[in-house]
Amino acid sequence: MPKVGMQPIRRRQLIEATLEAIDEVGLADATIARIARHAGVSTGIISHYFDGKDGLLEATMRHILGDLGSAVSERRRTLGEAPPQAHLHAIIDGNFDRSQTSRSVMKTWLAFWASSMHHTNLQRLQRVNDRRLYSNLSSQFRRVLPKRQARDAARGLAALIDGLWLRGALAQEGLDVDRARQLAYDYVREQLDTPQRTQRRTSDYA
Amino acid sequence: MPKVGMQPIRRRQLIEATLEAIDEVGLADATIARIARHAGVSTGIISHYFDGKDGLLEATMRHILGDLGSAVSERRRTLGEAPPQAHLHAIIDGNFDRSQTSRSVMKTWLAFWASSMHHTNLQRLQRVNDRRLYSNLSSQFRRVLPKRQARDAARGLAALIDGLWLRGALAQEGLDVDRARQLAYDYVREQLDTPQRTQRRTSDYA
DNA sequence: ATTTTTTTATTGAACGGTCAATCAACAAAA
DNA sequence: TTTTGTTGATTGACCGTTCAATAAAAAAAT
Repeated sequence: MPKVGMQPIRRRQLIEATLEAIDEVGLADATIARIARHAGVSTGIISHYFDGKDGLLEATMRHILGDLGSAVSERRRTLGEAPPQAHLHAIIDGNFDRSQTSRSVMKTWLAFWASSMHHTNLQRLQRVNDRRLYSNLSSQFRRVLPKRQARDAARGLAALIDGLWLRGALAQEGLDVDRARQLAYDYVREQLDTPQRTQRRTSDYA
Repeated sequence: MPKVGMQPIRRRQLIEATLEAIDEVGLADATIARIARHAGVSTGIISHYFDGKDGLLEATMRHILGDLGSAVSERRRTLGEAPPQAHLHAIIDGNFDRSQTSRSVMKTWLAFWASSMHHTNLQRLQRVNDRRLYSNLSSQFRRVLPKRQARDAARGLAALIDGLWLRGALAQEGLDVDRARQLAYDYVREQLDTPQRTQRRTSDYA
């Protein structure tokens, strides 16, 4: 069996197995024994290729983040100077790409979010991602909106995307991708169409 | 030390200690030894009052859900026939109540969300809550919007609330409650102001 | 009022079980 | 023969639960 050049194969295999295990029993019960079984290998392999369980989990998160990055940039690649709306739609579509909306990936995302509160490695990865989403959105809105309004629109849209995604992950019936994208598109349109409002500061109307 | 009528005191104590432990090290490392230490009692007490760790965790989630329910209904109690906007703002404010926006509670919510994917007890509690939020929002929007539009507005606002809340939990700088509420208010206003649009179905514009 | 009994509250050591990591041994290709 | 890949039993650490023992208050009996 043992050939040369197994490393990339095994790594992909084990990351996939990790997603399956988390989908099956959750991160808390995704033991290395279970993950190894999913991949059809022995437990020792994990330490061999990932320096232990933590390394595998971090690699799994990096893998998902990589897919997300690709999904977004592929869609934006050909857009060039297209209007902000086109870029914003592409970012939305990328975030609701098939690679991000499978049950196992959504469950894993959720688990990593919770973990990232206490593991600085995961926290770093997650924050880079959050900021990238916000800054991408923000710079597109900025092309047609004044600074403060662009900032708020970006914050709102980022929250809306994550929220739709989160509620889809938790819902019994799963995430309805088309409907979610539509709601996000609507938000974009309203932000772009709404006439410049008078500046508001954090107010206290109840 | 032992007096009569300790049960409610200890239960509150242990739930509070659970929140502190989760805030400190996360759900995964919130051992009963650590929780007991936070509460200043021995480990045995937990099984005595909660029938084991799972019981304590479920009680903790129920406690947070109870606070959320109170926060919302207190704000709506006096509103009666007030316009939908007032009710919607009250629901928003309730969801961003102080009891729901402390660091320990936000971390705990996040941990429970992830857990609820695999523990049917927590899943049930979480779904009841999700549906309540959606149906409260939906019935208010329904007072002034046609069915489909009301449904979409409710879905969007629910997602926006959860998303703002989620991003606040994950962000380094924490949740800016005033700003979050403002963004949610804006969404409400846009949904209520926007002239009745032509009906759209799930479309495929890219 | 005093003693005895019962009830309620609490402790923490001991137990059984699980898990991640290690590493000596093995196998097949180079 | 060397390198690369793989195994899986062993090990040490840790965790939740249990339960016999203890202590103090409350209730009952004297």
